[in-house]
Amino acid sequence: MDKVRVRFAPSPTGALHIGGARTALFNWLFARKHKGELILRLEDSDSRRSSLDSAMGILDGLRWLGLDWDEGPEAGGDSGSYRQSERIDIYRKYLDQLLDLDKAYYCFCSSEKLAADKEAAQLIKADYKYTGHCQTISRNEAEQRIQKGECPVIRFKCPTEGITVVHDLIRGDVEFSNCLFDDFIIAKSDGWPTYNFAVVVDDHAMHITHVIRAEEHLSNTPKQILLYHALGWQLPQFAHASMILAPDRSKLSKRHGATSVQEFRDEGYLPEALINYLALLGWSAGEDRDFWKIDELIERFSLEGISRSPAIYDIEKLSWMNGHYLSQASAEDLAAILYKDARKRGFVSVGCEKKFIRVVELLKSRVKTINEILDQGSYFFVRVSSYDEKGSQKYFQKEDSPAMLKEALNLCRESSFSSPENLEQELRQKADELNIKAGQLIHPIRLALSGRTATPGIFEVMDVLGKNECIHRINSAILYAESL
RNA sequence: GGCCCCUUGGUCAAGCGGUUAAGACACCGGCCUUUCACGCCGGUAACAGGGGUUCGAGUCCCCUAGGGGUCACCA
Repeated sequence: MDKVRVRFAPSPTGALHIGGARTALFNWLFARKHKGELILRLEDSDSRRSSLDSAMGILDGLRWLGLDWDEGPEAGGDSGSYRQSERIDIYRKYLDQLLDLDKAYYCFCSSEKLAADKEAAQLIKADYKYTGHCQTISRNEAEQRIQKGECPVIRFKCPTEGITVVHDLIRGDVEFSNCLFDDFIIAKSDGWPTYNFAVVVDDHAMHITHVIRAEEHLSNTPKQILLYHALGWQLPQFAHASMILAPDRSKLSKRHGATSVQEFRDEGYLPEALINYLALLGWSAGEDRDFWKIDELIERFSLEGISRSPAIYDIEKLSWMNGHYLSQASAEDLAAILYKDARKRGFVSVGCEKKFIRVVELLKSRVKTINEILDQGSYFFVRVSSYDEKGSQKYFQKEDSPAMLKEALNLCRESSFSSPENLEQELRQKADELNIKAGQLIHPIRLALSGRTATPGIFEVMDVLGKNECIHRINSAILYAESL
C-alpha cells in the first residue's frame, strides 16, 4: 500500500466544533497508526464566509488538542498552498481541461431564471433538475459573451445513465443512480470552484489516499467520483463516519451550549479528556475500557471500529471523564493553567504560589472542570463574607453554638498548627475532654472558616489557612453567631 | 418530496446465528467518612414494529415507522 495520506479540510467559517474535532482526531489517529501523513487544508474558496480569525481559531484548537499536521498552513509541504484561496490557478487548469474535453460547459442562465424554474418544478411537485439549456452554446460563442462581460458558471456534463457506487470503508458499497444528478456547477460566476470540484482537485493533487470525513458528505461523494472519472484520476478510499448530534437529536448548534473546542477549553476541560471522550464517541476498540492514553488510541484505532449510527454527545459523561483526568493531573500543571485567572481574582500573588498549588491539590479531585477550583476554593484567599444558610441554622443558631465556637477558638489558640495530623489529634482530644463528638467541633469550624458545608478535609483547610487566620475567622463567626 | 445512511436501556456502547444481552455516564439504594468529592458494593432500565430465512435471530433478508444527511454560484 502507498504511504497513507489523509487530510482534515475545515472551512474557516466558524470555530472548530466537536464534530470537526472528532473528524480531525480520526484522521490524525489513522495517519499516526499507519505512519502516514496528515494534511491540513483550509477550504476557504468562499471569501465572503471565510475569515482569518476562524482559521486561526481552528489551528489553535487543533494545537490545543495535540493534533499536529505534517503538511498545511504553518507547516508547509510539497503540495502547494494549503489554502484553497491560493490555488485558483490549479483549479483553472482542470476546469479548462474539462471544458476542452467537452465534459463541462459554460452556463449563462441567470439565478433568477433558475430560481423560477425551481419554483415551477415545486409547484407541480416534480424534482428539479437543471435542463442542460446552455449545453448547446458553443465554446466560441461562450468565449465571445465572456469577452463582452458576461460571467457564466461552469457546469459538469453529468452522465444520465448508469450507477455510481461508493466503496465506503465504513458502510460498504453505497449505490447512486446517475440519473439523480443534474449538470451541477463546478465553478461559480466569479471564477472560483465549488466545493465538489475543489475537493477533488485538491485531494488528487495532494495525493490523498483515504478520505475520512463525516456522513454529511456521503451523498456528495458520487458526484466527486464522477469528477475523478472525467479527469481520469484514481480514486482515494472513502470512509464516512456518522455525525455527532445534540441531545435533542438535532444538528449541533450554538443553542446547545458549548460545542466548540475553544469553549470547552475556556470552561476548564482538559485536552486529554476531550480527546478521550471524542475518541469513544462513535468509535470503539471493542474493548471494555473507558480511559485511553493517546498512544493506546493510536495503537488500537481502526476504521472498522467506527460506528455507522449517529452519536449524541453527552456533556455529563465528558464532565465525569474530565473530573477523572483532573484528579490524575499534577497540581503544578493545573495551577499553571489557572494562574492567570487566579491573579485576576486576587487569589495569588508573586511569592505565594506554593499555597495556591496546595489549594489546587486539595480541590482537584473534587471538581469536574478546572475553573471550579477557583470558585470552590475562593475562601482560601478571601475572607468569608456570608455563611451557607442551612449550615448556619445547623451550626450557628443552636443554643450551644457560641460555646462550641469558643472551644474551637481555644483549640486554635492552643495548637501549634504543626500539621493536619496534629490538628486532628488535638481536636479529637479536645472533643474527648468535652465529652462531645468530633463532628460537633468540626462542622462549626468548617462553616466559620469557609462559609460552606462542603470543603476538603477540615484539618487540611486549617493547615493551609494558618493559625492567625483561623483565629480571626472563628472570632468573626462567634460575633456572628451571638448576633443571631 | 426524491435519493442515501442509520435504529441494543435516557446517553455512549459490547455483541458479528446458540450469551442469564457486557461495561461506562446519569439515576436510585448502601458502605466508607468530619462535610463534599473520590472509591467500593448493589439496583432500576434496551434489541423500534411486522413479516420471512433457519433447528435456532439483537445478529441475515424484506416491509413499515422513526431519526439523520443530501439534493446551493456553502463547505
